[in-house]
Amino acid sequence: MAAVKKSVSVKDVARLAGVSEQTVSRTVHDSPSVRPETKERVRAAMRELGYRPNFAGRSLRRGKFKTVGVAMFNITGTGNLDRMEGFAAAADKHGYAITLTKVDGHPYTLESASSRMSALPVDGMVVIMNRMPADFGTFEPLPGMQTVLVTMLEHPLCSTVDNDQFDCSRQVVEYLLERGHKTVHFISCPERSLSGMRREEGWRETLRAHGIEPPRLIRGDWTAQSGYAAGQALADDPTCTAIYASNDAMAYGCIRGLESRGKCVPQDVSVAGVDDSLGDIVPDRRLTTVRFDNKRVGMWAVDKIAGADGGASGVEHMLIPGVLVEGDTVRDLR
Amino acid sequence: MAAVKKSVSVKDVARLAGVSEQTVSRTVHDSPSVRPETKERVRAAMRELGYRPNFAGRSLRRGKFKTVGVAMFNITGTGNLDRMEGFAAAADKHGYAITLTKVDGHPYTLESASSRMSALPVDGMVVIMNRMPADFGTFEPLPGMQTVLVTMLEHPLCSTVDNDQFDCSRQVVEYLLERGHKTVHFISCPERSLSGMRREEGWRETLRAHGIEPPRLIRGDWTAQSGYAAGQALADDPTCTAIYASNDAMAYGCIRGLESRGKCVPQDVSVAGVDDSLGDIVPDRRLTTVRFDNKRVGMWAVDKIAGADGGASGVEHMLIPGVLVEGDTVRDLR
DNA sequence: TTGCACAATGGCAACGTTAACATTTGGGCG
DNA sequence: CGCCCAAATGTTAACGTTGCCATTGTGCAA
Repeated sequence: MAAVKKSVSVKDVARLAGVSEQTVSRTVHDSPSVRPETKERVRAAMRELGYRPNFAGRSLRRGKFKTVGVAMFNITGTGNLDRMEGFAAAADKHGYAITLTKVDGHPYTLESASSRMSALPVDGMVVIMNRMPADFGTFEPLPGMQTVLVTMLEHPLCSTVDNDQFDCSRQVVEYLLERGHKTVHFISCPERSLSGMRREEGWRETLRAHGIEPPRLIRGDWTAQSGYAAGQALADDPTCTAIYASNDAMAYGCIRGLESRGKCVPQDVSVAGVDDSLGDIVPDRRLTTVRFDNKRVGMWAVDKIAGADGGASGVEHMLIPGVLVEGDTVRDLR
Repeated sequence: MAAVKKSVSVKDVARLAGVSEQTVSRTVHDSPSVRPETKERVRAAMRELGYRPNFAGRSLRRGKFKTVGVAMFNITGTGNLDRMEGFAAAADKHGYAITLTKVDGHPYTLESASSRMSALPVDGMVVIMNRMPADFGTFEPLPGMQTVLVTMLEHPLCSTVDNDQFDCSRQVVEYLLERGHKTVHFISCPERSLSGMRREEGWRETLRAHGIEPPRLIRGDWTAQSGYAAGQALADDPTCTAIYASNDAMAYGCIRGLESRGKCVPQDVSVAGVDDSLGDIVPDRRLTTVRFDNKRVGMWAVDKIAGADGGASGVEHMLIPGVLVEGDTVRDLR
């Protein structure tokens, strides 16, 4: 039984149902101009033969793929999972699929992502930028291929979307200042990180906006170890009552570093982070941090492409603010 | 300038280069039977017109999409990022693309994943199973669609691949026994988790194989909080010198729980976990754990589909063992 | 009875690519 | 000089689908 057929096409179904190919097509699309009984006959034939529409034929005919490509230079990045959840959710909503591609970052250019995508069955593409591509200023998207960049930087020809990496710092700093802290120390990150630099600017400018000269920052490397060292270094600074770390791992490391020097959090020093990435890993603390909605970032990007669906919509830039999550690592001095 | 053309096809390129469509096609595929100077002329025409091959036409002609579909019930799962890295790497190697789909798990069946995929341009599919699908026993893959399941269970019709969730427990338990511990206490996980149950079996059976009756286990819920509680509960048990937690978050929670009761790790009690998921988050500890190679799991799955490439290869089952990573949370009693 | 509108269905062509086969050209060799 | 081979290029058809237009059938008003 069931010899492995090549593949079942409308023609086969049409023959079996005793109708024309066109009627089969109409049945597939549930056109109202097919008699219900005919439809049922066709459906029966489809079931019997195990017919499923061929994507290639359809796309060829329609000139659309109903697919959005996602290009990543680095798949294993913080937040990518949530972003993908967003891509998938939005794609689903529009009846689109997601095609994932890893682009090797040598060179790290938008052009390389774009040309990689150009050979794939996609109607538009999303590029997740972690660093600054060499050709950011000069890049032009492929004609007819709507391109969305996930970055805080604005681009003249591509829509962009990202978490608001400046505003998260503003939120944290103001939260600490409101609670009576005279200044906020900062644990930064490697200088090549775009988002990290923006967080740093947010910290600095918010302090200045409140008439406070930012203290010297400590440069970390995203790891808890570097936060630990920073915590130990700051433990002896009597002016330091509040520390803001540019990610949660460093914040947690900092807490442990302070504790190793006999300081208590939050009694002696308050600590806050960004990213809400500790999840269920740390048992005895609820870190005060900022939660980003990466899923929403992902959805926005795909919505932009799948939602337009032909009606070419203009270039937009979207920054999605995070939400400050109150934990138990900040003391109210008022 | 540059009016938005419909799209550039071989025909346009052929006309401009003054050759036949076939010669263009041959040039695209770098066939040796085209004179170099002709090739150059064609390439110039392609550049001038901005030609890029149409995926739909190509797939239609070839009957292949060069794409592997990945179906996930739950995108935000531990290890998914590394697995995707593996999917992407293997796909790249074979010149394939990856199409990602979220399947809503109501009902949680392989059939729903399969029918979702059937409408997409894919040659084969990978399903990431977290739980037991209702139709696991009865499921048959779509004809012509090679299907690989990411699970430890074996399936008669689909190849399967996963981390070896039994062996990781064996490794940890034997590591602890070798170091002089008389028994190993266990912090388990919710009973619905397939992999968690297998880890539990590994713990139990390895102890029995060494003639040790397993002590009563403590059921956790994957979170550090539950590990914390377990640690506190075990702190007063004098027979407890070694604890194995079925993930790292619980292991770390357990350490903190023990410490909260005045016990030191590893001086008083040794603790080990599985997953190597703490990464850079915990500053002052290097947990003894088992590192899985999820990237390799992902690569194996896609290799299986893209590697066969027509020559239908048989059903295989692959378990990839993890590697025990020595940290500083286990004491050698010898 | 004829004419007409409308519902249901069929025929044909085209989307872009490429495998298979056909044709042309040039060169070497008897 | 004619023959044959190989290299280079061209022609045709087909992959599966669906938009457009044509055809058939049915009921109803004139």
